[in-house]
Amino acid sequence: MDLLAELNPPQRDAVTHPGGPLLILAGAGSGKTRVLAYRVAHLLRERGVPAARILAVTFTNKAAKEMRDRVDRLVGGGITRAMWIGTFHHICSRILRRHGDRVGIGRNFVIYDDDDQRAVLRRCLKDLGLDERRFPPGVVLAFIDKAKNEAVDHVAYAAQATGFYEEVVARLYRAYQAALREANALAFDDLLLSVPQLFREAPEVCEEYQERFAHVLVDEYQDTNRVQYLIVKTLAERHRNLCVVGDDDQSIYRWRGADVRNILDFERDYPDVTVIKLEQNYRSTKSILAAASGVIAHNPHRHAKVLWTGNAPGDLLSFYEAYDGHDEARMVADEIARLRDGLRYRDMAVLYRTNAQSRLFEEQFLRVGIPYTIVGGVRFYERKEVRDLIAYLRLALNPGDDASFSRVINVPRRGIGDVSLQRLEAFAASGGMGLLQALTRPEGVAELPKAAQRAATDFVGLLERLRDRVLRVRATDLLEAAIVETGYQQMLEGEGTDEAYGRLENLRELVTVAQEFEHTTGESTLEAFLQHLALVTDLDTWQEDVDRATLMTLHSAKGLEFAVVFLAGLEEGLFPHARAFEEEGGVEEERRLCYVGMTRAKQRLYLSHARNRTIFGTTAPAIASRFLDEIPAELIARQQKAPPPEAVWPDEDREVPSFAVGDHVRHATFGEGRVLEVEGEGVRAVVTVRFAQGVKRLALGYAPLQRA
DNA sequence: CAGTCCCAATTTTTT
DNA sequence: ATTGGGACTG
Repeated sequence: MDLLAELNPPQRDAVTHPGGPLLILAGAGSGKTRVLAYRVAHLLRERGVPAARILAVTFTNKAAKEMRDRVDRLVGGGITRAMWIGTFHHICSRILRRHGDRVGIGRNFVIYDDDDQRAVLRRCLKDLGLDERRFPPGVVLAFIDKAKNEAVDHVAYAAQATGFYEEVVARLYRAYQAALREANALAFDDLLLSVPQLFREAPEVCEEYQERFAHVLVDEYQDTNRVQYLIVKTLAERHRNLCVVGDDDQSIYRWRGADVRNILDFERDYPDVTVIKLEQNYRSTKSILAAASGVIAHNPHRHAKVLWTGNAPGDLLSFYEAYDGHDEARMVADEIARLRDGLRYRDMAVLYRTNAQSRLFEEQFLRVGIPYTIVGGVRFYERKEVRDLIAYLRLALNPGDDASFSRVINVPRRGIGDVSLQRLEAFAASGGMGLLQALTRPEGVAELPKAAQRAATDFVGLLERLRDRVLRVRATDLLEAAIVETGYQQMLEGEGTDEAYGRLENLRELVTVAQEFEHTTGESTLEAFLQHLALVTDLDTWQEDVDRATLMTLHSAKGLEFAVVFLAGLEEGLFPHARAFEEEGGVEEERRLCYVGMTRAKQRLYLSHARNRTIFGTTAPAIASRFLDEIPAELIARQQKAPPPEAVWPDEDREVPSFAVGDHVRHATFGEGRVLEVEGEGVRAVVTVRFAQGVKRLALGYAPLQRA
């Protein structure tokens, strides 16, 4: 197959560029993913670059997987197995597993997520005798993360800290890093920060990687932060074959430390750079592209770039001014149900600014019966039971993991409560031990009740039994064993509630995830699986092939496309978000986010806002987003106004008859029937009724149902 | 020590 | 509006 036949001239130039620094400015929908995959294929096939000598960095695991699949399809033979493709975090984690010992990071290090980090920091606050109210863990962590993203370690931070608050943060930063080191744990951002450290302290390791990676490719370069910039720069230094792809108009992660300057200043960093612009959009209709361009044109300081498309003009954009959030969601649900004639659910997505907005859509989708998936929000891996089980396994693998220890020592309840735990902590600290280690000598803990001592011995035994199998047994088997042996299953079965069984289901799901992981990667060790878990996201497990409508935030939608997109909640304060007003450049970033959202749509774009928005349980009038005004008016189909509220949503205070199972009822259309099931209460109740013509589930808020 | 109740904070966005 | 954490009680 001729790789180049399907490419336009600039795409072709990008793919065949011989070497040296290459900046590809790729507008939305200009086929950049394709160009990257083709370029890798070209390097492998035409230029004979060994797969093992190519490094490709993507923004999400999903993108990594797609690139791998795509290149394999182009070149064949699973050639990408030897290639390094992954997110920055993945790549760095891999490097640290191999060479982390050079900077004092043990091979079995665990990766701490937000929750774990918070727990560690709280511990530090306590140890330093600081008040959590004055120094909320979340706020302090934000300071620390920000520093880490800017490649500032605790030493450098202490040196530049000014003012009382920052000096306290500096002390906390130091204690925090020490605690992490003690537990052989890395905070998420440490994965990145530790690599430049490693490269500094072990130059021969650095050189090894520099020599190895003949070609370095980076996707979504506009969203790299300072550390990532440093890593890329270092890795590509030897061969200078650095190809970065990005779009400054789609930089939406500044809050995470992303620095658009990385892309804007690329030409300054590499004066001999070749710049290629991809300006033809293959994704959207002319209307959609023009509307998005109209919005983004309001931003200053952009790389000059004019997107165009040869696609059809398409429909005008729809705009709906809803009465409130419920009404907005109702419109979307009804519209999706209507569009279902001709389109699949999976071709449609609802995008919103904040996760909290998802619930309204969920309600309405349930009402209309639209299958959906929500990406983000309460993530599977953040569910309590899942985290608990993982904590057991992490602790088995890494006995020094105090955060995991504290998490599970009393789950299920073992009679070792806060008081005992505090005494244990004191004992551990006095002996310089980890908590689990301290627990092996329960007699050393002051005033530990007899029952607690016995529980301690049992717990230590349990962990030893798990630990004993860690290296011998597959992760899946170990998980199954842990569910039972920890007593977790018994505890949940004992509760007997639907919720408890749901949690048990989630644990089984985790076993399935491990099975799939083993199946796709061939890795069966617990260590590999835990690392995988720490780095996967909701988006990565998002199933495109299932026919469901997608609900997600605008941020999650980056890099995706849908035939139909609903962009909801276009209100001042929500989108652009109120927080954006406080920061210099905040509104510009929101505008880019809007641009990203709009350009996800291929055929149809729906915009909506609510006149009344409920936040924190209080409803306030909302003003249409400025972004709506920035779209050329002639591209928007005249708005439909919301009907009066009574017609669209049942009044929450309305009197609704209540029914019990077995009641005889009458429905205007279905006649008489008998109630089989009642879920919820009041206007929100859903009753299942057997009528002569069949069983129906009805929402009491809508259904004209009376006592017979 | 565990269960219950009450209050506060949450809602920006995520690898 | 929901949820988690902290205080209080049994």
